[in-house]
Amino acid sequence: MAAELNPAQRAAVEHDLGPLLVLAGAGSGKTRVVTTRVARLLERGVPARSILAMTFTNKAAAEMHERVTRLVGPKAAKELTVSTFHRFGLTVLGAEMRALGFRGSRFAIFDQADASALVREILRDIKSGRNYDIGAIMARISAAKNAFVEPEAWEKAELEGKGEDAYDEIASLVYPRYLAALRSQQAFDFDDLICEVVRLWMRRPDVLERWQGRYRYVIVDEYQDTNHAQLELTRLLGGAHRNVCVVGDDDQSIYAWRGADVRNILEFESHFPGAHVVKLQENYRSSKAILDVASVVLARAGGKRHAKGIVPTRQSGDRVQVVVAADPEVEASFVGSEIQRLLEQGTLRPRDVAVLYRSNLQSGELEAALKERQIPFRMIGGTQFYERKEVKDLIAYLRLALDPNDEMALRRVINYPARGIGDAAITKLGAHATANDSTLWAVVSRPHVVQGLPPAAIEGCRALVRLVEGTRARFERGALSTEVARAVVADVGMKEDIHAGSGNPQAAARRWGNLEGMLGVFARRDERGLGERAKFAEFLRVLALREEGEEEDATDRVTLTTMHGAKGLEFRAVFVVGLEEGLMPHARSTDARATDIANPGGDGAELGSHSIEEERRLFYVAVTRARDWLYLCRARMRGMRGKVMQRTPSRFLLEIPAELYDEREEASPVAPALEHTKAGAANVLAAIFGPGSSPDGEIAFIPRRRP
DNA sequence: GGGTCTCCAGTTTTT
DNA sequence: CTGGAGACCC
Repeated sequence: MAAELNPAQRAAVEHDLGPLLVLAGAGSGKTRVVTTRVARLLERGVPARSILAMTFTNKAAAEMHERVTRLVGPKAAKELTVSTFHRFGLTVLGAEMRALGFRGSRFAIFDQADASALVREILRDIKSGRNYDIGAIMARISAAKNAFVEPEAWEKAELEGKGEDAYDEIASLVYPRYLAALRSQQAFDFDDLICEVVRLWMRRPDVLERWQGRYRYVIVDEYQDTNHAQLELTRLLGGAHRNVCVVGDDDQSIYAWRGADVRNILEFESHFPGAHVVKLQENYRSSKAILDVASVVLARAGGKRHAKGIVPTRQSGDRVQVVVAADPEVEASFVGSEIQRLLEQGTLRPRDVAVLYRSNLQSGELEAALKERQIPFRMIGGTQFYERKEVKDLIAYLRLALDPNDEMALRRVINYPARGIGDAAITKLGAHATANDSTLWAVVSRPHVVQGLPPAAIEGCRALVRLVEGTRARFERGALSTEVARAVVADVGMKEDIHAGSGNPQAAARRWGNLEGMLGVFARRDERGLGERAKFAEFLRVLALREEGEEEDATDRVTLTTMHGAKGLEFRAVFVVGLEEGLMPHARSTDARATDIANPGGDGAELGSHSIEEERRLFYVAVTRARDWLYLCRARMRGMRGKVMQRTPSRFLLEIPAELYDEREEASPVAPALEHTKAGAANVLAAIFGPGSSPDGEIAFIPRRRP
C-alpha cells in the first residue's frame, strides 16, 4: 500500500507518536491518507478500540468507516470509534450521567428548531418589545457557550458596559433563562453535547483520565471547521498521550459564520507543542486548467494562512468556460442545455455533474431548467427534512405518547391542531405546574383544577389527552412505529389540515410528501426490526443528530447544491452560477455592519474583511470540486426582491486572467440585443417594459412571458 | 381564542 | 415575490 503514496502522504501515514498536523489541500488524497494511517496504526499493534476518529457529519463518518473497513476488514473496523463530534459528546455524556448529576439515564436533545422555539418563548416572556432576530440571539448564546462564558460573567460584562449593542443586551438576558429551561427539562442543545463534555472533564480529572485511557490515538477530520469547544475537547482528550492527528485545510475554512475558528488550525503547533506538520500539496483531482484558476483565487487571499501551493498532477484538459447570460433564466437554460449536451456525448453520467450556487434562493430556475429537459437531479440542502413543521408535529405527538414528560413535545402540539388552548391558557397551565411542582402534562391531564381556564381550553386538554393516551395504547399493544404514526396522522387530521391550511396546492402537496417521507423512514426501520417501542423511542430521542435519515440517494442524478453543501464532494463537471457582486461575494460579507450582527463573538473591527476572505475561500472550494470541466456563470440582470437589477460581475471572476478561460455570451431569446451596454439594455427594457425603466437602478418588475 | 391582514426582511447550515 | 411574525378585529 505504501508504494502508492507520495512522500508527503507516506510521512503522514508513518508518523507515530505525538501531535501531527496534516495540511491537506483540495484533492490531495486526504481521506486516503487518514484511512491508510488508521490501517498502519493497527498494523503496528495499536488496538482498534483505542482509536477515535472524529468528523463533522454523519456522512463523512460513514464514508471514513467504510473505507477503513475496506482496508482492514470488518472485524478490526468494528472496534474503531468513528463518529461525529456531537455523537461522541452524546456517548460521553450518556456514559457519565451520574457524574453529571442527572437523574435516570436519559436526557433530551434539542435541535435548532427546538432551541429556537425555546428562545422565542423566553423572548415573549420577557416582553422584549422589539422584534429581535432569533437567529442572531441564538448565535450569540452559542458563541458564549463555546467560549465557556457563564451567564453571570456575561451579565457582569454587560454591567461594566462591555456589551456593545442591543443584541448583546437582549442575549445576555435570554441566556440564563435559556440554560435554566434546558436544565429543567434535562435537555442539551447541540453546543452542550460538546461543551458539557469539556466542562465535565475539566471539573473531574478522574473522569477525563478514564477517557484518555480509552482513546490513545485521536484523529480529527476537517480541523479548520472546529470551534473553540471542539479544540478544548480535543486538547483535553489528547492531553496525556498527545497522539492527536488533525487533518484539514485552512484555505477551505468556510464556516466561521457558525463559530468555526480557523485559528485552531493556524495555531495548532502552539496548542500542541512539538507538532509535526505535513503538507499535502499535490492535487490528483482537477485538470491543470482548473487548478490554474484555483491558484489565482488563492494567490489573492489575504489574512493569515499556512503557506502551501497547489501542485497539479494532471494534464491541462479542457479550458474553463465563463458564461455570461442575460438573466438567471437564460443562465439556467444554458446550464440545462450544456448538461444535456455533455450527457448526450456519453462521456458523463448525471451523477458526474453538479450545479453550485451561493444561496438556496437560486435553485428555482435551475430546477425548472433541468425538469424541462428531463434531466434527473437531486437537491442537497434547503430546510432540513426533520425540521419541517409537519414532520416535527408528527414526531412531537409520538414523543409525547412515549414520554408525557417531554415538555418540548407537549408545548409543540398542545394547540395543534387548534383546540382552544391559546397563549393565555398555556401560560395558566404552565404557572399551575410550576406552583404545584408538577409537570405540565399532569396539569393538562386534570385541566379542571386550574383556576380560570376557559371551558374551551378544558375541553381542548381533554381532547389532547385522549389523543395521546390513544397513541400510547397503540404502542403498548405492541404496534410497530408506522402503524402508530399513521394513526396519529389520521387522528390529528394532518392530511386535511395540510390541504386546508395553505392556499397553495403545490406547497400542500410538498408538505404531505414530507409526511409520507417520514412514514417511509419509519416503515423501513420497521422492516429492519427496529419498529418496536424501545428502539423507536431511542431513535426519536437522537433524531436531532440525524444518524439515520433520508438514506443516501444512490441513483444517478445531477447534484444541485449550495457551494457550502459541495464541500468534500467532487464531480467531473461543475457549473458555478450567479458569480455576481452581491451574490458571490454575498452582499452581507461586504457590508461591515450587517456582518457584525451576523457574526457575534468575533472581534468587531476585522469582521468585514474576514468575511470577504471567507467568500473567496468558498469560491475556491467551489472551483476545486471540478475534475474535468468547469463552467463559471453569471447573469447580466437578476430579479431580486421583486425588482430587476443590473448585475456586475463578481470580483473573483474579474481577477482571473483572460488567457485562463473562454468566454461566451448567452443572449435572452426574448431580447437578443440586450447584451453589451447598459444603455442598450435600457433601450431594450424600455421597449419591452415601457418607459420609466431606468438603466441604472431598479426597474419595476414585470415577469417575462415565456416564448 | 382564532382567523385574517399587513409589514418586514430576505446567506451559507451540520449536529 | 416569498414566508414568517405580530397586530388587529371578530
